[in-house]
Amino acid sequence: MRKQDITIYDVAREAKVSMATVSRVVNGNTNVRKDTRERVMKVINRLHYQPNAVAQGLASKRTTTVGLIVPDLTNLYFAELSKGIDDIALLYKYNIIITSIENRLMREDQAIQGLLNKQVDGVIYMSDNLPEEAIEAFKRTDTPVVLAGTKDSHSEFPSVAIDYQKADTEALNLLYNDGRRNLALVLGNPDTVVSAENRIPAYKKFMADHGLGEGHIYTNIKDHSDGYNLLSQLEQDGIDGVIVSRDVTAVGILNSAIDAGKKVPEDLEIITANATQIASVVRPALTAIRQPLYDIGAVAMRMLTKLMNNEEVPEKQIELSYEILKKQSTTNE
Amino acid sequence: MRKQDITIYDVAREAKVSMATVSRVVNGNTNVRKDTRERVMKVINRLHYQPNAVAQGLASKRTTTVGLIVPDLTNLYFAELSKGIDDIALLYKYNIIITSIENRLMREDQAIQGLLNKQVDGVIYMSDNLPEEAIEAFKRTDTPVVLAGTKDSHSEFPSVAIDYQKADTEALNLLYNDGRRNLALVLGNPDTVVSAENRIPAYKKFMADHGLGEGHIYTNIKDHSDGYNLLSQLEQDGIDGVIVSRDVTAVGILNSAIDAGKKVPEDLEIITANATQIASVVRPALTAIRQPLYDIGAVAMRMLTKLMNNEEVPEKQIELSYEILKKQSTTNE
DNA sequence: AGAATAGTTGTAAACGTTTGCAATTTATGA
DNA sequence: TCATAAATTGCAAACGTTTACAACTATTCT
Repeated sequence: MRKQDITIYDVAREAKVSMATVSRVVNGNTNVRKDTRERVMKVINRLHYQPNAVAQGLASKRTTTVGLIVPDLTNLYFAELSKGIDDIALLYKYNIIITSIENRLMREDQAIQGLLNKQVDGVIYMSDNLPEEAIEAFKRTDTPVVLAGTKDSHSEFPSVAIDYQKADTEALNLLYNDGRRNLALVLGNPDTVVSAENRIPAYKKFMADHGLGEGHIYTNIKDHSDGYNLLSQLEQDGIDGVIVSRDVTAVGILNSAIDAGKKVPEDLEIITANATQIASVVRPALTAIRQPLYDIGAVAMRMLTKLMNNEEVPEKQIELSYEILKKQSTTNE
Repeated sequence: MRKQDITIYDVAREAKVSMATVSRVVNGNTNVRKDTRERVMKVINRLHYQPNAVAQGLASKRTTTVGLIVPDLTNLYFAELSKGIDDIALLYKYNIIITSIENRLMREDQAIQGLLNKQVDGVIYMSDNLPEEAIEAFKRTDTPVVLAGTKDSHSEFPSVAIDYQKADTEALNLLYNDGRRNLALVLGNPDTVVSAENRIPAYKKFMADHGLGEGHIYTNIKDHSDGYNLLSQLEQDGIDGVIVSRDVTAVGILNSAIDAGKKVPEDLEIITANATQIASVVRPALTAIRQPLYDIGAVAMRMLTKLMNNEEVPEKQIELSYEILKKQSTTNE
């Protein structure tokens, strides 16, 4: 194995300085005389010396690595968040260890612990649900954590997200103004913070405020086929306008409606609460709450860099602005 | 900071053994007497000792970390590959450092070097193009590399993919049998190994074999809007059947056709060569070459685990079988 | 019982850096 | 020119493990 054949010692010897000086040159420490620096640099280049990040991590207790916890890599919602994170991470020279936590052989707290054992300098957590076990795991450590695209119940953790209640209310209002009165809410997991403490209360309040009765909340509708199969139930319940938490699910409902010979938006208006690429490529294109996913990821990562440097972070609960993107799945006045 | 307050020393002291013994217990070494093991385990649990993976990595020269090089996280093609990789990585207890290399501030070889400096035990490379600089970077090291969903020109690197030539030929044949004669090929980057050495030759051969003339190859058509805008050109060239390398691009063509009042498949048949979720949720659903993306990722990662353990790997160029999934964008006989 | 062997444990040297501190060199000021 | 301060360098101790190797203990065999 010649995995790491040349070390800081080799450079030191060749450049006739101590390893401490080489270390200073490598780390851009200013306390090195110009010609010494140049001599060392020359040797570094000649030998193609590259510092061993593991040894650096052990000695300095900083690994320049952050952990990303994500439910599902193939969900574009998380992929777009990740892209924002990744770009900022690159900018600040952090690497990313990604851990997905859905359908796992490993419990979530074990996954987190594994990340912490790798001595990541910080963690970004993206699941829309932060279970107690995860909270406990995080609390056992000093490693800073930022939530991206989600919130926790007690605002214990810094987070970057949007105002879900406001967004949902605005979306419901759009349907209402289109004359729809039988409004439904379609959710995946109803027990997440976003569902339980934001979307559901907003929906209930809206229905009550407008005298629309109890309404209908459908839960555990998680993917395209769940959405597809839900349509008959929606018909049965006389739903004419629906907010769907995930866009693939919304597309399932949409396709089901089309296949059943129904017209969207005439017979059913659909708004998705999480717009990814998919929402815009289907036809009719889905009206959506457009969360600035890339920005959420980028801002979260930027905040994390500050926390990792013990810099001051005045505002720890950041809400970015969203947009209601009117497309073809709602009436165009 | 109490990041890692208890070390193997603390456990050793409490359990009245040497750190070597604790290390053996932690690593499941069998050369420890049963009651000693239990005593140590008890202390480990009481103190919540967790080994520091960085120190382990330095001492053992194995980091149980693999690097993933991917062009774009938000491209479902790579996300689905990654999922297969991730699942097998979890099974074998590897963590994944993910590095995306498109539109970067960093050159590709620097990204690779960064991964190697972190002492990853292996690398999976997923871009459909392996530039010379990347090859050089890999050759400077002993770290094993496996290509997933792509191949290199000289088969220097182990790879897991499908037979692109055969798949494309079969797809072209499907169009031909549907009576289409003005067949086109729509590509992103034409200079990748997959394009230049597989898809284009297969296309040219097919056209020649069937006396269909030169044909039309459209290049640098990379996303939905590129596809959308390409339609007029396709019309102008009288194309009636097209193979599209990426499915979002295919959807762009499809949507453009629909918006222009054309009928798919009647006026234009479309086959995508890379089916992700998107190909199946649009309407009409796209006929596709379905690559077993998850499996490609999983097999690639499994092969990598063997290489990392210096196990025998008899077959280093693996081709998995694909499937032509007939949907609504080609004629249903 | 004693020798040979197998099983268990400890000692200490790596692994490749960073970094506080001391030592040395150079610059500054009177 | 010499004392003093500032800048530069080196020394050596961390960082928290793993792992030869040696040393010791328990077991087996004759």
